[in-house]
Amino acid sequence: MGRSPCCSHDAGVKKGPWTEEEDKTLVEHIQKRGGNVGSWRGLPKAAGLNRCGKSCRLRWTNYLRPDIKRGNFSDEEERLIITLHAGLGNKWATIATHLEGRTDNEIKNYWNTHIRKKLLRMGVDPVTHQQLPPDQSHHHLNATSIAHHPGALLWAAAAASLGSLDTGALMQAQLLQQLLQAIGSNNCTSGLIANLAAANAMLNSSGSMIPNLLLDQMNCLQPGYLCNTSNFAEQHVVQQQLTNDASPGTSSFAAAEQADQLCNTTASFASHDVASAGDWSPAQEFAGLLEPMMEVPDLCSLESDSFWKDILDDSYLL
DNA sequence: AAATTTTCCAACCGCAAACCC
DNA sequence: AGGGTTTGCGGTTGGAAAATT
Repeated sequence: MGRSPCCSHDAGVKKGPWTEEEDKTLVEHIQKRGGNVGSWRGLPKAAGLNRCGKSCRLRWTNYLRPDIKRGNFSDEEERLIITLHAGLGNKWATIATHLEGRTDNEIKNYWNTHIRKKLLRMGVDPVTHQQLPPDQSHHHLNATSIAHHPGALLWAAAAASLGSLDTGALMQAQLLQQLLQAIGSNNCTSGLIANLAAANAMLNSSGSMIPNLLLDQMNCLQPGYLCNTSNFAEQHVVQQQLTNDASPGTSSFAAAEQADQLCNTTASFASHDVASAGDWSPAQEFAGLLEPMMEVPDLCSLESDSFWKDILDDSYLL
């Protein structure tokens, strides 16, 4: 495998940022050929550019191509990147094929500057998508930190579950998030029960496992309704994109195990740090919260997701 | 307002796969 | 088959812009 002659060794070849004039020259040259570049190596000379072919190719594919989408990444794109990264790793080019108009370079940059930092802030390893050990995590998942930063648990669970692209596990994370809010406050978010029901319906329909602790609590609150998928399905459409996208053969066992561990953390938190403080019973609190159905978002999202952001903001104020 | 630090992203570099002869 | 060339990819960097002190 011979090494490619590095154009950077070419004397006098310009490097660095492209000027408008150079861009124009390159675009016109390629358009004149109907978008058919031919040889990148020979292009600079043919187009009259004092650049190496490699630089021209990069400029075209990452910036000048007419089908490139500009602007901020949407929540949907962000979610898709995380999902794909969990399954593919740093295969930026492959990930880019799933996001129309986005280049591998742009996605890589966005990952490194935004998503990676968000995951780290939440105590999630951006490489493995697993919860970081407490000594490496900015948010230790103990009772105290969970009480102050409930989003950390949601993130940890969501990221862990993304590792196997399991929708059910994602819903588990959302369940845990809502349970935490209920446990952590006597003034819980309205519609909790409806959301628990929705999540449970989703879990039942996807055939995913649900931690026994949660199931017991939910059934004790509203037996009959909570396990009735059709009640929820009549009123809501649940997106199953991740399930559809999941690569065949991936197991949900690891993710379920992670969620169960987190669930145990929740249970421990409830029994030691809150329940012991008084006679308050989570179950009684849930029962008092029966509200009309509210729409539950399809899947866990990032901080920019207004639904979860609002809920988390509320919880911080409590 | 100026200096310093941090963030962001376009572009570069080198490796390796793919291609060509 | 094998060696040279081209292309594609992923990691990294440099510097402009923004934020902070």
